[in-house]
Amino acid sequence: MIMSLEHLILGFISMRPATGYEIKSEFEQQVGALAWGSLSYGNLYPKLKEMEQKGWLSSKEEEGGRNKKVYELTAEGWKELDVWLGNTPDYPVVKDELMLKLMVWGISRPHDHDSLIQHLRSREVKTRELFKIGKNFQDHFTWMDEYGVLALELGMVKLEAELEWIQSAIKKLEDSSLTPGVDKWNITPTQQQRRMSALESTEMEEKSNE
Amino acid sequence: MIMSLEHLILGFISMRPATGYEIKSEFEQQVGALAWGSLSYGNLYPKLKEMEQKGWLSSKEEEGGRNKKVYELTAEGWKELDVWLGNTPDYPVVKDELMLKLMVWGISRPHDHDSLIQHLRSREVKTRELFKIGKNFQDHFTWMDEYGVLALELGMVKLEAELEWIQSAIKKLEDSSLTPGVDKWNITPTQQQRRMSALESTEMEEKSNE
DNA sequence: AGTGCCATGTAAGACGTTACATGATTTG
DNA sequence: CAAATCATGTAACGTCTTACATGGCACT
Repeated sequence: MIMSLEHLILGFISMRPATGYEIKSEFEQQVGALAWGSLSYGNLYPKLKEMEQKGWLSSKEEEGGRNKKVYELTAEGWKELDVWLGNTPDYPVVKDELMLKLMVWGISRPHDHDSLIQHLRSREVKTRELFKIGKNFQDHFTWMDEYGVLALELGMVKLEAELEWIQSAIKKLEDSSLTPGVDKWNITPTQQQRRMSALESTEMEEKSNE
Repeated sequence: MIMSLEHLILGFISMRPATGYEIKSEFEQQVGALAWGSLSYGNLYPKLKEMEQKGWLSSKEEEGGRNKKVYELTAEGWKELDVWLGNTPDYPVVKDELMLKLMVWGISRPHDHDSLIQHLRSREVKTRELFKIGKNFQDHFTWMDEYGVLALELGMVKLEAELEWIQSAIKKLEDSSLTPGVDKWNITPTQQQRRMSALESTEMEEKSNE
């Protein structure tokens, strides 16, 4: 019970009874965008069924042509939600490909500032979009209590910090005024040599194949 | 090729040839802490084997009792790394349980500020720890180039923003001076009622079971 | 001699995504 | 009436974690 697609579902439904489809679409646009990521039906629907069998959820088929299952929390569901809320939250997991790329950028593409600036600009677009949604949260959320506002504020200060960083990073790349790194044992030349000798060997082959 | 345990490995080894054990332990303490998360041997070792078969890595068994396999990039590996660096990075995925809990805290535990403050303090401890490591990066990293410094800076401004937010959030909770939320259709009473009626029904049962 | 770290690996199972299949309703 | 959206679901596949098994080396 470390992970919590289940708890995420309990939390969502605690706001209001909902169908699987609603959970996915609304969650992704709202909370998920800042604090989770995407859900997939192939994961969600079987999980809802499982939770119903476990007794955390009950469902009501709403007829009227479109077959639609509205889930609601049972007493067990509310209790489980409360227990989860009481447990110390896991430290967040961040998977940031841009940071990984930056870490090794200079080995493979030193001085290729143009591609890097492009990466930063594409990051900026999405971050700015999320920031805007957050700013106008009153238009996007019909309900959010004072604790939710707290969560939103955390998201916002991080996005803001990122936007400022992007600006300064692009400027540094354009001006070639990057903060120098450390290289205690002067390994950079060795890295370059490892790379060159590995690549040269196949260049030879390619030439001889002509 | 959406995900990138493979590319993470290529990136790590581009810094220096390494064993599976070294990749896991060093990566987690350094880059992984800010930008990825943890690796597991059950995932890592088979993947290294697979990448060797694919021709991206070569390995050298270093004898001397302790059996140890040092991996190095092949020409194909360097090329693949370069291609990956050129692709626009995916937008980061954040999984933040604390934010999820905040979003629904008030429904199940309104006015329980003490538990929430505890959650925030436990978050603060780890964040402050990461912040300290970052600040003294010259002690923890023997090598980091100017692009790596850029990545580290992004990590740091986010951690800093989070620390400030934690302070202000704790203060607001202690003073009960939280920013009010929105409730366009006044659904809060309905939420409370749904919860109460679900819980009451089992309380009855429990009493009748006595 | 024992503890902790270095080091590799496998097997089972949990978790998650993708692609497919199906069909109703709403909107332009 | 076509396209987008609402709505549920399954099967295959891929990924990742957990738990286990094994053993050497270093330090106290």
